[in-house]
Amino acid sequence: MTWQPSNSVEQDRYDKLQRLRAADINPYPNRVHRTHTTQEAIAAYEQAEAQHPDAPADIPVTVSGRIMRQNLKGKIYFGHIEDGSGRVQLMIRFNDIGEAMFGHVRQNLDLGDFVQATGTMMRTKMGEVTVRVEALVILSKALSPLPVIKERKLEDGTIERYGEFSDVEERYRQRYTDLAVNQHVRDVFRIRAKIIRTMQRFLDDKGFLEVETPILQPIYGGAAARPFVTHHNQLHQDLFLRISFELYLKRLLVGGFDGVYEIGRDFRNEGVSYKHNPEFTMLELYQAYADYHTMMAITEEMLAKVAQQVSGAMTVSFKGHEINFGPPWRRVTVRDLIKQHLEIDYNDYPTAAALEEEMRKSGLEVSSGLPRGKLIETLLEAVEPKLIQPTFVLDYPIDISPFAKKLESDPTHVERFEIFIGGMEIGNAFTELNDPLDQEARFLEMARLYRSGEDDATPIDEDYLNAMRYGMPPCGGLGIGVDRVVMLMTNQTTIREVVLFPHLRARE
RNA sequence: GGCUCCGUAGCUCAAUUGGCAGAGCAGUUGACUCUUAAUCAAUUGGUUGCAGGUUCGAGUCCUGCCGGAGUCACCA
Repeated sequence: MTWQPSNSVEQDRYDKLQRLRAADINPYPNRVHRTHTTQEAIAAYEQAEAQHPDAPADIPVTVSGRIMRQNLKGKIYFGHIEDGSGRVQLMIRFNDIGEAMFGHVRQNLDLGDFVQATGTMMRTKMGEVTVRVEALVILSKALSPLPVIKERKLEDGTIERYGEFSDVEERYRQRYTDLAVNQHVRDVFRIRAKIIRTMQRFLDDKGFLEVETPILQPIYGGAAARPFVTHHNQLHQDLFLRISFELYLKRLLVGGFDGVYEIGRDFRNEGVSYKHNPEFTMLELYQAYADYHTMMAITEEMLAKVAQQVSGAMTVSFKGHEINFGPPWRRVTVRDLIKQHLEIDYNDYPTAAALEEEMRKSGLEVSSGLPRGKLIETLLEAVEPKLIQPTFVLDYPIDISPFAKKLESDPTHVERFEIFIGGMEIGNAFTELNDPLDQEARFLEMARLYRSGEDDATPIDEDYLNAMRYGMPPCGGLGIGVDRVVMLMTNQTTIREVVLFPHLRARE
């Protein structure tokens, strides 16, 4: 089925396309001959103007971009084109380009078309640096209309926008349209790239090696989540999309790398929310000869650096809060935190049943029969929204932390912390368990505790145990949810605003 | 998955108690050779998310479905 215009606007544009073709103008030529970006053209003129204010030198330019505003005024046309660097105004006069070409400008140009303009830089009477066009080439004809958004610069420099493209569903389904007309959306993704690059540089400078590990895994593990399943046809093998990188990255420490990290996609087959997308970007790093204290130091230093890069300061505003990333961050144990906020000392309730009863008494809704570690996690989740400033929450119950080493002072707890900022969990880290026999026992205990119910136990990764038996150095490991960091740094309240193509249900 | 709210022109939104589906922008035609939310005049454009129902009459009320948002649940 070939495309048909679906409304009169598209029909008009299609007619224009045909008229251009009839006039022997290719609306989609192969070559572009740009000499300046729009901002380079403006800068070049301003420089010439600075040198000779009365008679600036001629600056011949060829610029290219998408028409974002146009205004035909009799025999003179003004329009703005936009490229990746910004916008510049074009002025096209009948006398400058002749009747035939002006006819096309008049009749066949639309908002959204890409054009190439050759001319000389000038400043209009209204004071705007502008390309006075001598030749115009159409680079790409747009058949569908972009949403029309008009902008006016107010005296204080802020930009007032008239018209919007704000339908959330359409913005996500047609992100290209969203990006094309919403500069502030593009800015979020520029910052996102900067955040990731800052993390990579930071870790590279610390001597970490960036690696890539399998996304398709025969056995999934390293986190608590349901996986997506797929199938390799030739091998007749079911494969899982990874839910974490953990077990592969630690194999690399066995292999002799002292420090590795990976930034990539995890997939979890669970509900979506303002902070959950089925696929999301994770940073995981592992460092030999280190522990969770080392991981806290790295986290503080790295995110402070990211904040600095993004905002030029240690503080970032998020949902009306000023969040200060300057180290050192608050450190508090899980137990103390829960005591402070909920007035429950879980050490007073040594069994799951006793703790569950006490939680009910305090008015918390708890599903019955949960293991004690899960109950403590539920208590922590009740406090989570109150943790706005960066906080390390330390020392978790062992039964929800199968990959972390026990505290030397308390074998029921492990050297683990989670990072909370802006009321969200941002990351998770441990002093990594490197005792292969303890690890095997933990796997078996997990399998026993979570055998029942639909959350079938994670399969035991025998090869991972095999690797550990060859000797794994003492190490610290850290995972950080990159999307959530981007939310914090760009003051976005939903993960969908920091993921270019968030998952949406298929439309009919 | 539960509950609440939302879906009207390409975009942003109106539409009284159930009573002729409208506006601005964009588009089209005309005027205008320094405009910039250009302006002025005229004008096109609708399966009101989909399918049923109630009614003389449904954008509006009812049922189901589709999609989205919020919230709760789920997320060892």
